Amino acid sequence: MTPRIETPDIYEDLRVRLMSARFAPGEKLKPAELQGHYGCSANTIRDVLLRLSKVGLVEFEMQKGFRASESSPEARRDITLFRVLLEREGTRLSMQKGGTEWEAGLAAAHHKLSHIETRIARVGDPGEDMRLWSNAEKEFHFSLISACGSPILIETYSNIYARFRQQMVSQERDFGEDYFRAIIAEHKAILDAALARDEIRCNAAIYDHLKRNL
Amino acid sequence: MTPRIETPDIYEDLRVRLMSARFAPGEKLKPAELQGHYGCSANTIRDVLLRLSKVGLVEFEMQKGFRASESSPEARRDITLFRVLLEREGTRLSMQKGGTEWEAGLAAAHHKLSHIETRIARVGDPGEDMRLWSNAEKEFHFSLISACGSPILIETYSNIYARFRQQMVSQERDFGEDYFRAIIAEHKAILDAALARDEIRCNAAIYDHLKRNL
DNA sequence: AATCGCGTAAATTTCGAAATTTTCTTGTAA
DNA sequence: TTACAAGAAAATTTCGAAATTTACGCGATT
Repeated sequence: MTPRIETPDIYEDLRVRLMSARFAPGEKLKPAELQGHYGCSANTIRDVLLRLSKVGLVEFEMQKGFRASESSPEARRDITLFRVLLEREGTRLSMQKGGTEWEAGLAAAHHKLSHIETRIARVGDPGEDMRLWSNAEKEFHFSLISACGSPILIETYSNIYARFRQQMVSQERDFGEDYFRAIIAEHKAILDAALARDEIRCNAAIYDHLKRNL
Repeated sequence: MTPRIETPDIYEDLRVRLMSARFAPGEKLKPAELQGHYGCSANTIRDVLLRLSKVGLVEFEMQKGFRASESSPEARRDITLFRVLLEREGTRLSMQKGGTEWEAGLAAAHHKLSHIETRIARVGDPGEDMRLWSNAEKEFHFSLISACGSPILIETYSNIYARFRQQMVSQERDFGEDYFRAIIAEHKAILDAALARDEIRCNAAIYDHLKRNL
């Protein structure tokens, strides 16, 4: 028998698998099947899937069960534009309210991110640094909006960021040298505009960073 | 025994009770207690509450159970500002993309709303028209953003609108003659600005309509 | 009086099976 | 061949109870 797994771990494992597109878009998620992988009952899986549907990583319909979120050009566009809206507003508010701690946190997050990115750009291939980069990228974007003072905006952004990742990882793209070189410049542009508290420039930088997904 | 109630009805009943603030903010929602009112098992209630937590009407914490959403001046302010953000963006996009059908639907929704509001304002008391007004108000605001072309924005707005209602109904306010006279003017201002496709004016009108909740 | 620890009560989560609903398959008629 | 219907299989939901975790009250100690 599988060595008893804690429920939070099941949630975490399924979340990661969903965000890594290890389930095909629209694929049915049957508690009775997933039950086998983890040593628990189908109801526990159902419970976890209901919670994941709150984030938007899975879709739930009464009497129809669960599915991995659908993917389409329209869906990706929708998610991207919504993310731009939230990230702009969150950053705008942070620039307005954020103090030195916000600036320091943002600079630190960017420094870490930039360090990883230059290393990847040198080699030309993310390789095993992919997970490190993933975390650092997330930290940077959350730092941006962290001083906005709106718990609801942050929570909603958190959900949309997860769905964004889920949609984009399935999109094969060449994570080559050029890709990361471009990303580096874009993150730098966002950082500079944010620290300069230049709303117009910041809005443009955020859009430029995400427009490749439209 | 209570005459067998369908699960969707339980969901709907709890949703309405939550939005009518029939549970105190932060009040614990115990499946084992609620089970009595409806003729079902505690697990069914748990299921429904998990789904309601997706909308944001109830808060869920692992091993701690469910609570009706907390209420505070900060929470109300947060929700209101977020609603302003979404309603502005949704309306902006609708003004950009919406055609004649959008205009017609919006005009119709406002006509119905305005009819009910003038009747209430004449009497000075909502009375039993309150439910009618509630529905019409909701229809009007959803009409505004209906042509935005973003399913995610509409769904998120739907959630935040429900939470907004939940927060505000508990705020005793005098729904007197003056209140409805003001509301009538505000809705008219939003309608006019939207039909004129005047973004600046529309943003201002939406803010003016909701600023009393800040 | 305040704090800590222990034991009891209460609440939450998990389970496996039964009941219900949906989906699929197969057969029949137009 | 298509459409429809009936039956079987599969999936989802619901249930009541057991297991686990958390919350509470009470007494002892500092």
